[in-house]
Amino acid sequence: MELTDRQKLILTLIIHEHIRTAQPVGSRTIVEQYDLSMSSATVRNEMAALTEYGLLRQPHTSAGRVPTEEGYRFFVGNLVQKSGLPTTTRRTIAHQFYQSRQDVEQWLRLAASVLANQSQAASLVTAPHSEKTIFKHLELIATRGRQVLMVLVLMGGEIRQQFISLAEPVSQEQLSAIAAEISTLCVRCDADQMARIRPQLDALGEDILNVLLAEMALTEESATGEIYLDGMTNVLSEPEFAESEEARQALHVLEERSLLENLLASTVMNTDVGGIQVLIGGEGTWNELRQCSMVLSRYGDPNTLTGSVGVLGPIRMPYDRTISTVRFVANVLSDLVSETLAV
Amino acid sequence: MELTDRQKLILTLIIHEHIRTAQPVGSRTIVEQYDLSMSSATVRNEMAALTEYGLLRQPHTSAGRVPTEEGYRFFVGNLVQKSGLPTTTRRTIAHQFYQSRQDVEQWLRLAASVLANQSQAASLVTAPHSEKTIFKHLELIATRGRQVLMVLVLMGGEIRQQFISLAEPVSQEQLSAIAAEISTLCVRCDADQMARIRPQLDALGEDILNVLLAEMALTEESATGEIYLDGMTNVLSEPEFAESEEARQALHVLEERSLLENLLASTVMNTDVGGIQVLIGGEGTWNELRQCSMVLSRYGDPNTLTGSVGVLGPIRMPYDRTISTVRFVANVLSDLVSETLAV
DNA sequence: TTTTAGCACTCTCAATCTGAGAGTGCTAAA
DNA sequence: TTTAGCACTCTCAGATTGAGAGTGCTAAAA
Repeated sequence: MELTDRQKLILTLIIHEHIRTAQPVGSRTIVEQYDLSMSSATVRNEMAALTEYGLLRQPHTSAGRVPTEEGYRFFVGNLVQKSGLPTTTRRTIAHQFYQSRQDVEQWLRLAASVLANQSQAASLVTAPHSEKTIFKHLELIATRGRQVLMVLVLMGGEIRQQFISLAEPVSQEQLSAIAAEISTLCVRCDADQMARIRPQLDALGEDILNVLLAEMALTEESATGEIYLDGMTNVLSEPEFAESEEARQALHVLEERSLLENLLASTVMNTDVGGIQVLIGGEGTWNELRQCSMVLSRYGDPNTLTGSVGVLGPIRMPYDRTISTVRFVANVLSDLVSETLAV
Repeated sequence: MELTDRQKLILTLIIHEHIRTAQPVGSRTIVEQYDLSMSSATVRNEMAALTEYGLLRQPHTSAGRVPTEEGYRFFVGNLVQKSGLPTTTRRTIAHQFYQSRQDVEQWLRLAASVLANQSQAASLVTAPHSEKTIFKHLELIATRGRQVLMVLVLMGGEIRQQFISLAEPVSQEQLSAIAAEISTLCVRCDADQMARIRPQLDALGEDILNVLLAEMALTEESATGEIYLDGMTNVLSEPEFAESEEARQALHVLEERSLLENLLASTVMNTDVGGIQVLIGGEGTWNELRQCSMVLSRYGDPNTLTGSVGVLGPIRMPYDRTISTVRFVANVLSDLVSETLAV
């Protein structure tokens, strides 16, 4: 399938017009709308060809054309020009990060918010997460009776906390001593290396080490860090989701963490950092996403800490702009990670 | 307005039937459905009276009756019997908490999930938060160059983290020393008391103290802890939200944190721990909630740590069951807080 | 060979009309 | 005080219609 330049032009115009109006696009409309120097009949002939190729489709005999998923895919793959975001927009976004609090959580929240607002769709951001969890620091804090709060800091700034119920009460001094001991023994160790210090610990220390290792294993198991969502309600404004049943399916993917983690694990996680992945209409695999598209990217430091950012919206999505936005936000986050978190 | 027992019965039946079917309820329907020993004409007379009182309303002349918001309010205030959850349900829920990880975040997430599933509505849970922030422990961790990760543990297990950019690089040993010094000097201090140790610190220590105090002030300012949401998509299944525009308004309240915090601050936060607050149709105050109701409660330890739990659903909500569920979950969380977090 | 004007044809959509059905309020009798 | 009976009202689903939009095809023009 080799398209002529004119066919590419017409496909592009139809997609633009359809994104703008959410309506089927007729031959006359685009001739008038875009001042084409050809007649509507010519356009009709080209449209017939594009329909033949499976890039357009007619909802019914006497309606205009609508891009098929294949049509969008061709558009994203071949016709989208990598425009980049307007400078003013970049400035606005950068400024927001600049004056936000110096706190990973805030950054991620902000990233989600920026994505949602810029793309008027639902957005998701996962916290930076490393495939291999490396110990950095342990803190034990006596709370009530035999309850101890364990705070575990991992390389890359991930913090995990958990309660431990001890067999008998232990003083804060004693706890601090153990925490300090484990902390110095294990700096920059992974779970396997840490397991080897067991002989050097007393009974209490061993109990704590066990919980610690379990927690690290759990962290390592999960494919992504914490997930931040925003702009779910934006999706509800789109005409294709006027029937809320359609919207329910789409948003369910974001709400059901396990589903979302699977999705991310098998898509973005295979992409290079900085690369963009576009899923159109679920790509035949993700049934819940039949009505929507996602634009995803990976940010961070390829070998150590990475996370995902992305946007979920209707298939009829302004891909060029959305892709630019996702790419830009991913870059901003990459910079922040390498400035503050990198090992 | 004093209702006869028969009027109360009929109001109750109409509400039950309407909750079940989401349709206006006719006089014949409830006579047949509930085997009433009176004729439909009698019921009609009573319905006319209840309509007069403003507890019922007719969508149009020849339709059945629908409860008004006032009707629901009367029902919730006077007719709901405090049934409590079935024992098996209680067991199931308790079991889920029992076998979850020992981690506040997990508990809260689970609480939100349980609420959402049990009530088939959207749920929200805020992390326990105290009006007065009390220092417990400080940790400083060197990351990259002049960047330092500050981890602040507050009484009650709240953890705040933030990056600090120092003027010049400082070794981990030095950082640990300062952290230990501040930690021992300030245990159980509030921000005011902490400010007084400033003279005992060197320049670096002062810088850190400043960030620390700013962070504590910020925490104290915010009315609630972290917010966990779940079941947003449940709301989309309800027939009153079939038009997604209606749903958008409702869910927007949950998504827009500042809105939600305001709402919580001016409702549940004035309730006693263990008390239940029911907002029906926005109560004239909350415009965005005109189409929905919320059932809210407060959990925790009244004098120190409290958080909110609640459910958002359509006005046509099974209040008795929802109230029981919210109350039960609030109690479970209160127990967990007092067992592990209380001061 | 390619493009275009012209035209018959198809299909949707909004507007209008219709009758069935559900539910009411009123009245008069039980 | 309750109830049977009945006229009346209003909605809702289905059928019908005409206008409008858009197409595909054909034959003429470039």
